[in-house]
Amino acid sequence: MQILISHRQSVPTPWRKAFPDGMKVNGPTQPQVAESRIIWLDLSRLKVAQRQLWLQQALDHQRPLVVMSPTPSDDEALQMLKLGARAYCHSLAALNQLEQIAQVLSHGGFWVGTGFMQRLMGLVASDEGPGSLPAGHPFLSLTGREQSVAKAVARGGSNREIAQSLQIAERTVKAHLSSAFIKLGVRDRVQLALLINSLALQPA
Amino acid sequence: MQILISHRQSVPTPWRKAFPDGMKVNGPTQPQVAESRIIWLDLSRLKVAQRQLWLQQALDHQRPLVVMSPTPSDDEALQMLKLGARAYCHSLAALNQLEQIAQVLSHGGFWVGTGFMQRLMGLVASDEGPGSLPAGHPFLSLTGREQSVAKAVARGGSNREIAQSLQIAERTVKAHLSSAFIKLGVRDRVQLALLINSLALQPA
DNA sequence: CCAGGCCCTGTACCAAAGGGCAATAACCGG
DNA sequence: CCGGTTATTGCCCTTTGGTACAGGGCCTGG
Repeated sequence: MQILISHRQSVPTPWRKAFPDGMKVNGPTQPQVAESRIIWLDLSRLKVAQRQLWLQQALDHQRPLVVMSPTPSDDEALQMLKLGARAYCHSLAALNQLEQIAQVLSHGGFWVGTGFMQRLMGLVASDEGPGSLPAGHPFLSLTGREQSVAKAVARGGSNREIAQSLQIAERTVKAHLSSAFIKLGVRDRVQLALLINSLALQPA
Repeated sequence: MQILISHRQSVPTPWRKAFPDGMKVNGPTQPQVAESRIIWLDLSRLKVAQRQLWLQQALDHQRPLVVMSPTPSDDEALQMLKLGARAYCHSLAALNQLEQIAQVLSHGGFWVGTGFMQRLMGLVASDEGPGSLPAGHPFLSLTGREQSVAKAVARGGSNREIAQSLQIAERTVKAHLSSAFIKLGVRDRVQLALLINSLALQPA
């Protein structure tokens, strides 16, 4: 069953058609909300200050949340998704879009509009070419074994675990790590892990 | 009709079940590809050098393109999506995931895995204010001081440095950290750093 | 007022990480 | 065959990290 939280007087037609047995409630704290498989939060007629509160309360039910905005924007989408929403669309989104969103969210996915997705891609893709690793990146200066060990550290492994998984002595792991620290100019395994994990997906 | 471009000898079972009338071809230049509504490109058994070429050729058909990788990674996903793919999934993705992808792409959308999406969100969210964490994020269960210390660790700081910057004893830093480890269910500072930076922890 | 949370710190101890020194071994181009 | 790189490991040491135990003070809601 679908629950729509909205301040509108009536349920938008597309939504009613998509979910004939859906129910509209007037606030995120209504008891029926807990029954919902997916929660639809309509921001129409909501003051800005109230949006945040309702969103939080809606999220507290631990259900996939769709935010519907009467005036969608990329920035608002980003904000809502950051706060925990799983989808963001227009308050009057078309029938088949609503169905698709329900489908995707019921399987644990995210849904965002094409335009927003493209902007997202643009943000993270901006500084790189086709190859995922910058040509002269220091990580490539590591030897094969050093890279193996470094990657394992970047996944949170301890020296002992790495030694076992690579079938070598713990001392050898330390040796490779020491060498990697020097080559990459870092101090310890934490900095190494951070460095390696920001390789291909640089935020800024 | 669905077209799968693949070097495999046989069509993966999930794909065959999802698209019983789908057809497999051995390369992106086969004439049948032009007939497809969605093009599925399987990278299995393809040399790295060949991937790029095939992808470009497949994209030339001006159809939504799904890239299927035998060894998916966030980095590869980003690369493929940047080049123009509309979806990225495992070569042996489950039946219902394939159906969902077809659904979304046929309506002009993008499809990416939940993990990748979350990482993408994390990246673009990183330059925003601190009050932007997903609701229910374990990080929020930390007390104020614990959060400060944890953030410093996530930037690669040592206990001594953190103590100095927060003007407290090193012992206190350790206390906050121990508490954070328990609350977040991690073992040490490396895993803490990875968790806070929204990176996946892999056991092996 | 008191319980309980948060913040702070001390002593002590143990485990893990990191590094210096040294050695063996495989491999590879000249 | 030799020098250079890589991979491996041992012994031993220091530093750092993490925890156990034991408090202190501050503040807030019941």
